[in-house]
Amino acid sequence: MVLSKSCDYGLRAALFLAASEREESFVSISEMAKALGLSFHFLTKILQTLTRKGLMVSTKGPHGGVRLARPADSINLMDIVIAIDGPRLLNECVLGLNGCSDQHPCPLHRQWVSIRSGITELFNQSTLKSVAQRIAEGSYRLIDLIEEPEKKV
Amino acid sequence: MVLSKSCDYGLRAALFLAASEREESFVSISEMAKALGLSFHFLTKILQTLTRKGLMVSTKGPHGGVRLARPADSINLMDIVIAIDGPRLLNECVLGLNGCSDQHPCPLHRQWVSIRSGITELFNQSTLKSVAQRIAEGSYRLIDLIEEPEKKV
DNA sequence: CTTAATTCAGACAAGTTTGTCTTAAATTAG
DNA sequence: CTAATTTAAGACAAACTTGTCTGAATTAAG
Repeated sequence: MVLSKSCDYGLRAALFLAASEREESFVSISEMAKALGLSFHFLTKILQTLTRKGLMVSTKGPHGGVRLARPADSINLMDIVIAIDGPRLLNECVLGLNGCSDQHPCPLHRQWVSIRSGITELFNQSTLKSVAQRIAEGSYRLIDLIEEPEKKV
Repeated sequence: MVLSKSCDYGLRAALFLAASEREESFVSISEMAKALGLSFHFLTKILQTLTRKGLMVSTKGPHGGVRLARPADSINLMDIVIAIDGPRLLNECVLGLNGCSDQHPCPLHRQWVSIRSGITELFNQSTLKSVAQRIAEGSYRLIDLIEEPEKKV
């Protein structure tokens, strides 16, 4: 798992907001949870983190909810990932060695740095807007096909 | 975390064996655990998995231990990864959507498939021997620099 | 045969992530 | 002001991963 589940959910919610074409108004978390097939309470907790980190703005009461704090083309996926999972992804060793670096590399360090920079580039270059546009085109989805993931027998 | 800790440890142990230049003889798990700075009991459990999966051979009693079941150039990292973490890595969606595929892609699917194939290619093309050789050259390491990883304050 | 060394098996504990629930606080509408 | 709606906060539980321990089984050596 490259991203935690919390991070997956946070990204899906952020993309849902960006794709909702209602950037001005607040969308309730329960509506989002329903649309995305996620636990309301769990999503609430995750979005609280994003609100605390300044990526979203929330308001309580009727017609309350959350919205993106900035235009969707000024937030990229890496912002969300770092807010939820921290900078782990940026410098983690593929063999889990702490202190792995150019100076003290593990035997896979060079190759892994290359792959990792591909990942960070993807998250850095993808804005919520650019990704949401693909969703709006209708050919991409944000919700699970199957409710319960198949477990091993 | 791309690989579980168990998988990290299993890979390190397998590479340790491949780099030990004692392919014929058995190496005790306690010796390996000591050398790699890992918990003996935990490593034992992981290596039992690799033994059950046919990647290692073990023998009990004095001078017992484990060794690679096949020559180090016929085992690649992917063999170890799949034995321990399962095929998760091969088809997992970056947004955690189950059923994500070319037919039902998430909005990052195309880019992620490309990155993922880079990862699988790395693990497929890296044999224990090829990686162990780099270790034997002395410029790469398999053990943690710092014992206790720093926790967030 | 006895003893020591070692893996095997599985119970158990600790830690982390994921998910649920309840109550409080804030906001809006009447 | 009151009631309804919604997020905020945090306790708690469930599930999974990681780590520890004990005893059994096997092997080698004397």
